Amino acid sequence: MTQFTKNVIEIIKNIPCGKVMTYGQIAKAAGSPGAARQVVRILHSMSEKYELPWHRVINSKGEIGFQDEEMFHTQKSLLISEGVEFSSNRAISLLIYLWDIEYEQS
DNA sequence: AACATGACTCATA
DNA sequence: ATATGAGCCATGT
Repeated sequence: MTQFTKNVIEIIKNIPCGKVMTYGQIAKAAGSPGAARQVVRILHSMSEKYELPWHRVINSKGEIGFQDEEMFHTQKSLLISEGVEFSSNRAISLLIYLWDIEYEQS
């Protein structure tokens, strides 16, 4: 397990309930700016094994990245149940993903 | 045109 | 089978 992967997993695990983070923010916070694709890959392949709150990770536009409708609905339901508001069908309210500001200071 | 972002996809270890 | 790094490519700024 590389340090980057550990960081990514750690970061995702620490996203508080009701907040979300983007791929790019996670990659940057994990020490590899621009490695958003690796974050995607980690999420895609290891979220179950490491019990990651995958639903709290979104793309840089503040939207759910899934193309698959069923997964999309699953994620949306999970977020709503955590109190995350949506400003449109796919997009998450900007109020919620301010979390990176707190994170970058620590 | 140049750059950023990808729930990709493949080849390796 | 699992984890990692990297490349291709579409889309949007």
